[in-house]
Amino acid sequence: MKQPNDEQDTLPDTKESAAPGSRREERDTEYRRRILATASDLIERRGTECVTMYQIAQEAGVGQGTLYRRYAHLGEVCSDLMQTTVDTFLQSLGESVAEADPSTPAMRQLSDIISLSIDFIDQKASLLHTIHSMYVEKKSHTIYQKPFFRTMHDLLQPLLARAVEQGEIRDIDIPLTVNTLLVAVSPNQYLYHRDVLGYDKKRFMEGICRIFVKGL
Amino acid sequence: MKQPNDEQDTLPDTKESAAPGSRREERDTEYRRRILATASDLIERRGTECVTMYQIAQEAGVGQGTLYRRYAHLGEVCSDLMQTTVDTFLQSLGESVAEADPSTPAMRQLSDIISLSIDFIDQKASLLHTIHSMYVEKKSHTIYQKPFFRTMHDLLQPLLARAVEQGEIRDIDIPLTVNTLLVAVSPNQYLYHRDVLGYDKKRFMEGICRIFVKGL
DNA sequence: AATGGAAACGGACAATTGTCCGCAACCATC
DNA sequence: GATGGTTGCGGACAATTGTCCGTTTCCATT
Repeated sequence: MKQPNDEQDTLPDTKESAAPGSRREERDTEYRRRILATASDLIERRGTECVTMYQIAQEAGVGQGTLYRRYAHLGEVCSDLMQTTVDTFLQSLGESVAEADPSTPAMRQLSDIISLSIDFIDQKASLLHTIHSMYVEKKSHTIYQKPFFRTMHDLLQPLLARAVEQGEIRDIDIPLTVNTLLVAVSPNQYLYHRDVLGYDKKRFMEGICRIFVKGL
Repeated sequence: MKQPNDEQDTLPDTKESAAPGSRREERDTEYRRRILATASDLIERRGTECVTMYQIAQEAGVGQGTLYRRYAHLGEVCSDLMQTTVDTFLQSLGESVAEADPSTPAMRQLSDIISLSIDFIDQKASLLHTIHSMYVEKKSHTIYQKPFFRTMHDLLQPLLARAVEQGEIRDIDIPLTVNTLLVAVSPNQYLYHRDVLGYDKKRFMEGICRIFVKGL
């Protein structure tokens, strides 16, 4: 299935080990192959949602500890499954940026990237959703049905509608814009910028307003 | 702790039951009170992260089934705990919109709402984060460290930087804008619009570009 | 107040996750 | 090819989640 002397492994050595050039590494590769094959198989049979780490370990015939040492959770397994696909996509994106005529406006390139990304997401929707969910959520869309979200939505929607009516802005997709604003100022987003990137309230606020107020 | 004859319960009857005017309802109220009190206590003692549904049921002295029938997960418990606070906030938001001079530009009001929301999130950061996490994520910031995200980030950042340099846009907060764009076109966001709201690729794409390309 | 059916309780259980550690395989050195 | 230290395996385990169902409580009717 793969030349043993392949010096360049397809898989990007998630983190540790991978010592010299043989035996231990062979087993490692074999295990990883088996895990991914099993995962792929299970996903195909049972559907993306119903696969568990336990199942994969069982069917792949490896201990759970072994599985967990390689992949912290299902999302990482899926990530690895998509590795090639994602890499290819990212590379083609990178190339399309690099190769572009330097005189092409950057914003034009931006919209190309957005377009390509959405195409990609659209095609690989199911798996990507699982990956993203594993890293990011548990019960996908539920948040949108929650009172807080709904109320905020109902508050913002008419506001934007009025802004359009009165000619302050135009050509916007109101629901989409509202939803985008809501994820943009979600607690996670704010806390990431505040606690990890060191933003203060003012800077965050201004950046958001630049996009959603001044921009529109 | 609360007058038994309070006809207007603070808690908004999450969903079912609540029949006529007594007994069954009393117990219901009492249980809910006990659950929330316990949850509040546990959170204060152990910190938001380490509280489990099991613990709450145990300490509140109710069966797990009972707890789960009222609250599907921790996020809902926290939501209910925040209910009053959130309601107050939402109401004040609503009022500030309603009371505003009708001649106030809608976009001006929008920026006010954004500002107030960020203040609110900043104050209640910890609990809100938990609530949001429960509905939405598992391991908070991890996604930002993942290769796919990083690569996309590294691709977009220089692009926007160039757009600024070349005078296509200005006054934007580049990292924040990149991150906002990335959550805006995340698989979840796309799938919600596509599968729940019935958007097609084109409409989604155009809405996003209106915000992040034409807008900027 | 006895009775019957509906609604809700509680806790046992099955399913998962994630961790821990005794044991075995492996590589380097002699 | 024996020896010893290191690395990694496997699967038992503790902790949780979420569900299911026999039992209890409650209300309405008689």
